[in-house]
Amino acid sequence: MGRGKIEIKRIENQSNRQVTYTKRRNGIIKKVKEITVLCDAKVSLVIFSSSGKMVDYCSPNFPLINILDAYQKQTGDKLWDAKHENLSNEIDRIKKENDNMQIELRHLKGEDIQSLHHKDLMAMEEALENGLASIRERQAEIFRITKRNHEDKERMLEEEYKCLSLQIMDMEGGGKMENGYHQQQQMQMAPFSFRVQPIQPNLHERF
Amino acid sequence: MGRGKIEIKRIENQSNRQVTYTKRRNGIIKKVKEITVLCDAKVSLVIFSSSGKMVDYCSPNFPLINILDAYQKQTGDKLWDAKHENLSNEIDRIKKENDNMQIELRHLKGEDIQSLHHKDLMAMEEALENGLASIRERQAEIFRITKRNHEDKERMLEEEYKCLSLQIMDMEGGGKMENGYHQQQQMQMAPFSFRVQPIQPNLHERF
DNA sequence: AACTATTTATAAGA
DNA sequence: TTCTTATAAATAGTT
Repeated sequence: MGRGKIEIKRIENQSNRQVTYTKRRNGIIKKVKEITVLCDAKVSLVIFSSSGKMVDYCSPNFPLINILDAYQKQTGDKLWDAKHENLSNEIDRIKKENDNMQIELRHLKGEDIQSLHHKDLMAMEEALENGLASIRERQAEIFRITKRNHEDKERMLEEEYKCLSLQIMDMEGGGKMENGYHQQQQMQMAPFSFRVQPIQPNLHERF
Repeated sequence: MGRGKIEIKRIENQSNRQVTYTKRRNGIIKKVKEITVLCDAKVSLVIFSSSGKMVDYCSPNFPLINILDAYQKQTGDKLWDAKHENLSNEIDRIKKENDNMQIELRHLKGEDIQSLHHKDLMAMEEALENGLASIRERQAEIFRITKRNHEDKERMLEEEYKCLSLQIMDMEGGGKMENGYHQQQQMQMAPFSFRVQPIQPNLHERF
C-alpha cells in the first residue's frame, strides 16, 4: 500500500528502514487501539526497533502483569516459576561463593583457624608471606618513586638557585667587572640553569 | 476501509463484533510479522478476545521471557520482579558483598595492589602480619599438643609395660622366688627399661 | 467464507 | 524530518 508494491524482506537501506519502521509501528499501534475499543479485546504489544528502542501498548485497565498472568494460565508456560527458579538458584550459588570467601578471608586474618590442619596452615602461611612480600615490594617502589621525585625537586631548586645567584651576581657585578671571562662563563651555564617550578606540583599528593 | 466508514467504538452486535475481531486480529498479526521482517524489529503481541481466548505472536528467536526482561530493563517496571523483589534485592546485596570480598582477598594475596595508597598498604601489611602471627602460633600450639600427646602415650605405654612385667614376674617368680625384695626391686627398674612402638603409627603424618 | 466497494495505510517523492 | 499523494492493502457490509 503505497506508491509501489514492496516485497516482505528486510529493507537494506538503513534510513528507509527507519522510516518504514516508524510508519508501520504507528499503524500497528493504531490498529491495536482500535481492536481494543471495537471488539472489547485486551492487547499487550511490545515492539523493539532494530536499534533497541522500545515502544509498548497495553489495553487500559489491563497492565502487562495481568496479561502475563493470563498468558501463563493459557499456555501453561512456566514463565514465572522458571524465573523464580533462576533467581533462587543464583542466590544459592552466590551465597555459597560468599561463604567460602568469607571463610577464606577470616582464615587469612588468623580467625577461626582452630579447625585447620597442618597442611592448610602451611598453604595459608605461604599465601600470606607472598601477599606480604608483594605489598612490601610495592611500598618500597612507592618509596623509591617518592624519593626520586623529591630528589628531582631538590635538584631543580638547586638549579633555580644557581641561576638566580648568577643573575644577582650579574646585576651586582655589571658595573664592577669588565672582562669578558665572566660573561662567557655565564653564557655557557645559562641554558642549563633556568628551571622553574615543577610542572606537576601535586605529584607528591598521590602518596 | 470497507463499504462504509465506521466509528471507533464498541460494536454492540455480538456476531458482528466477533467477525470484525477475527478479521482485524489477523490483520494485526500479519502487520506485526511484516514489520519484524522488513525492519528487523522484535515484537511481542498478546491478544485476548472478549470471550477470553488468547492468541500471541513473538518474533523468532525472541521468546516472551526475553521481551519481558528487556521491557523491565527499559521501563524500570517491576513486572515480575514485583513478585520476586525480595529475591532480586538479595541477589544485588550479596553480589555487592561478593565483589568487595573478592577485591579484599585479591589485595591480601598481593594482587591488583597498584591502585592502593600508602595507608591502605600499611593497614594490609598489619592485617597480614597478624594473620601470619596467629597461624604460626596455632602451628606451634598444634606441635605442643602433639608432642604432649606423644609423651602421654609413651608414659601410658611404660605404665602398661610395668604392669605387664609385674604380672609376668609374678607368674614366673611364683615358683622360684619367695622373698618380697626382688619383686620390689624389679618394680623400681621396670619403668625405664621397655619402649614399645606408638599406638598410632600414623601420628607423624599430620605434619 | 467469499466478494467488493470503500476506507485506510503507506512507499516514494518533494 | 515532515508533508504529499498515488497506490497497495485492509476491511465493512453484502452475498
